[in-house]
Amino acid sequence: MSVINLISSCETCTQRWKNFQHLTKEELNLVNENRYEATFKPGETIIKQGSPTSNALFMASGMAKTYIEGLNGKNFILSIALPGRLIMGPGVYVDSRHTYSVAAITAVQACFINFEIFRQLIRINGAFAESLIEDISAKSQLTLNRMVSLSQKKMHGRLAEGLLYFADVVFKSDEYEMILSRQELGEMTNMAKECVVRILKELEDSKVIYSDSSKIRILDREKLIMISEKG
Amino acid sequence: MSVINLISSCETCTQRWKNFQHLTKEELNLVNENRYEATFKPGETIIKQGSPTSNALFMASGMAKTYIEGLNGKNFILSIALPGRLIMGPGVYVDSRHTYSVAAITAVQACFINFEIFRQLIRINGAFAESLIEDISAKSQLTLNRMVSLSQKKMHGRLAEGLLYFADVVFKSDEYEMILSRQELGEMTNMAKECVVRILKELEDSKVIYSDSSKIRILDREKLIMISEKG
DNA sequence: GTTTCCCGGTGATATATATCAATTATCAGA
DNA sequence: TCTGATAATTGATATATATCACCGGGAAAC
Repeated sequence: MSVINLISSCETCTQRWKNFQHLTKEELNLVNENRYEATFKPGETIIKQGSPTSNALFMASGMAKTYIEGLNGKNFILSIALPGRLIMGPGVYVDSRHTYSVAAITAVQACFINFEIFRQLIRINGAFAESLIEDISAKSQLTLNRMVSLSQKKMHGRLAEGLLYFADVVFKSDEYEMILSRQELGEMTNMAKECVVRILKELEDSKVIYSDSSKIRILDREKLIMISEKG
Repeated sequence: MSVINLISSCETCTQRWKNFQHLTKEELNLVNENRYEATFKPGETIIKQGSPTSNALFMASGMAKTYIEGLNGKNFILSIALPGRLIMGPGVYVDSRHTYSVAAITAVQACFINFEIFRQLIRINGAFAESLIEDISAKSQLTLNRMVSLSQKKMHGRLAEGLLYFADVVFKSDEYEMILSRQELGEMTNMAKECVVRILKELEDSKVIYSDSSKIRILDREKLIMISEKG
């Protein structure tokens, strides 16, 4: 992790969190003056679950995984963190601890913004506060959907859902590089890595996807969606 | 569902949401003037998933279940709604639809507060907005923990967790009336009703709990916690 | 009072999924 | 270029959990 400011200012940042649009020029300046940048190499931990929360995190470039370190050292991958999104667990407002860990998958350029500044802005700027509530609500909604999927769908459905998540949210393309290992894909869809391998193969055999271990291409999107929905 | 105002005002209400403490007298009055009461009989639907959100819900008395209607008509019980708590799903801020359904278990006296008023207060009162964020965050944190439990614990652990939830959160007592049917207990812990019956019996046989189908008494709390944590 | 339906309960069985053991592929250093 | 180390893959097996079929009881409906 090296610390050199590469981004000149929040004002000109192309990956800026869209909710910052509710801030006045002065308020945005306040954010800019209270941020620091850092870069991370693949595999490096950006945020450690349980550590005190002093900052809100944004990514300027790269990809990371957010995950909960659960029982018996088993991880549970929550999402792929992307540029332009706020990365801040609910723990900030509960016990001032990070609810989940974040680890870089590719090289990551990150911006940390002092949380006290953040909190201050929420108190003085109603529109900003509301936009934060919207952001949190959207995440919460996704988590609930996820919970229902995990408990009511079978493996095929969960894996299909995972593959569509990468296509629709992460890469916005039906062909992509699978940045997670089979093990991690299992941690995301709650299945053993062996099962991931097997079902991936089944999907390939039935011409729903093409896969060469690092690359995934969705061939029959209709069918993949059906598998995902039918469970 | 009958509509008669039984509670004289928010100001004197003993079951008032604690976050209302951040409101000024005038603001609280605004809330009071824009609420309406209703009572529900056991089994009645208070809120229907997917319907438009025009109100925030509070309960003055009684108990209800909040649940998501998932795939193939399978329900997923999220929590037991209790007096003094805000009952408002994230959908309010996402698509203006209720994310989950709420149904009365006992007789319920409820207060609906116009959501536009609520939204207005969030914009003008920073402390109130922050307290709402805290409330949402706490729920979000619980949901994440729940998701990890559901995916990493086995049936015994999940059921033990459920029993402790009733003891610690719902009734604040180690002896209580089980207000959910075995079927519903299964919808809460993600297991078939037959399995609920069997494991409940196992717990009774090993003297961890006493149970006579409608009553539950925790006999060995230490052990129950251990089962819950070990998975 | 009878009927109906849902709930609790039980045993047998089917199914989904995890685990184990072993083999091959891949890739970053030395 | 070799060489561990790690990941992908495979088949066989074990385990957790769901489903099915059935019974009896009680509460609500007729």
